[in-house]
Amino acid sequence: MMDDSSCSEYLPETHETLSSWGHNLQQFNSQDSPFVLPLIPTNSCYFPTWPQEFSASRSHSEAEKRRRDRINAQLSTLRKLIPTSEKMDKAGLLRSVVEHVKDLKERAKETSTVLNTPSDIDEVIIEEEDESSNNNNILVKVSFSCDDRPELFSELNRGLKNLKLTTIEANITSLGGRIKCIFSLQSIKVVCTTHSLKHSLRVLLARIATSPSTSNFRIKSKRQRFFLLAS
Amino acid sequence: MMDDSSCSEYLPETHETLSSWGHNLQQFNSQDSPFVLPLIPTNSCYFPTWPQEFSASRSHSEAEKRRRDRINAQLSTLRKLIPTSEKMDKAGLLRSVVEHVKDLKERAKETSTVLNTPSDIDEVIIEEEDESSNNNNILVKVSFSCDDRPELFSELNRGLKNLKLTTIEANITSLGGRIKCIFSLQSIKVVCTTHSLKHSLRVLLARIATSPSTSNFRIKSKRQRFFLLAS
DNA sequence: GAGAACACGTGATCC
DNA sequence: TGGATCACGTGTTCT
Repeated sequence: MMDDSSCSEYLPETHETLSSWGHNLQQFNSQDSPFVLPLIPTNSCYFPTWPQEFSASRSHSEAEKRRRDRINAQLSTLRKLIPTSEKMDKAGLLRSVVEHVKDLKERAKETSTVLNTPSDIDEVIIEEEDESSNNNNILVKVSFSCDDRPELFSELNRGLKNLKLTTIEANITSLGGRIKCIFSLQSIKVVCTTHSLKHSLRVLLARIATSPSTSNFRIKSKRQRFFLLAS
Repeated sequence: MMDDSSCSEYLPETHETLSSWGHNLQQFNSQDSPFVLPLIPTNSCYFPTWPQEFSASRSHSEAEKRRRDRINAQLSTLRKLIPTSEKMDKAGLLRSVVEHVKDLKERAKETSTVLNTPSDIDEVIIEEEDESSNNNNILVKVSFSCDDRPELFSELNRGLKNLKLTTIEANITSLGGRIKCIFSLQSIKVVCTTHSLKHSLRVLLARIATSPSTSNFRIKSKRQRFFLLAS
């Protein structure tokens, strides 16, 4: 990587390169005051160790320049993402970035509380509904979020069928590569206990949520969605 | 603001303050190499101009420190907003901020296209519907977004009543301090022409959108929402 | 020691 | 002009 930092190449080829090698060197240039000889600071570079020191210093400053460039590159893409931040300084730009992230997070949260928006984390919520009112049936309400894929729905139906469950009501929302299903499911009590039913459902849904897609379907947004809407 | 940069106060009180005044000065400290006298660079500070130069340099470095601190403060609040960015360097943190802003914007856009979500910019869209099928009536569909406030709805009703408009269908969504109304409105042709009706509607809605709240209602989020969902 | 990351003071530039 | 902002090279620290 730093193959051009060898001792034989420590001399700058052009004035431009030289002038970019530090104002401290320029500051002591004898042209500025011919009667004042530059003194070498104790732990700085004098002749016998110049090449090494010089190339070390050069690689240091070059690495630092690369680091600055990486940071500034991200800052300029951020500037493109935030309207009205054209002529802001760095601190101002970052301040409005903070505002926007907060704002967008809050709006995502508001939207998800009002509407049936898929959450960013896989979740399975199972609650049984007024068991006392009906002696023969178990009625459970299931809320289920995971990554969406084409086979998911048929797998879900097959699994529910295997568990001898009847779908009373279903509300399915697919948004941004995520899916959220809210089911009202019914089971005959003699088939299984409420406890075992819940357990079977949980296993089924966990398997469906974590199993990879068997089709060559590519999820729309591969970016990791790790904003927890609840936070 | 810089009242402590006067010439009479250019001497540091403590070693801590001194040590923060630049490594160049320390580097030429006679303790380091007693036989090498520090030479003064041409345009640097020597005695007659020391106080001025010294305080100028000091205010410069202090201003620069304040600037760095402002930037770093924003960076650390950003770090709190982005999970899993605890141990990232600055460039990495900014890269994931870019990712998140892109992601959140895309999700806001997805949500708004699927659902009747209020847009961030005030907008009035009026289109007439199949005028030919009904000779006596003008049927217009109105989409309208603006800041929400308690009096808005009654103002809207009063305005529509004044225009002799009948509401056939209405879909109102209020979310995050913004409101979006979709109306299907009907008018008798003899009352006015389609053109003048559209004009009157546009004036009415523009007035309602821009008029300040007469109640002491405070909008929930005072942050300016200038993300254009369409972009 | 080599490399990466940070804070610092400084010259340049723009109002 | 002085105040603010930026890029730069450097000292320091951690791994």
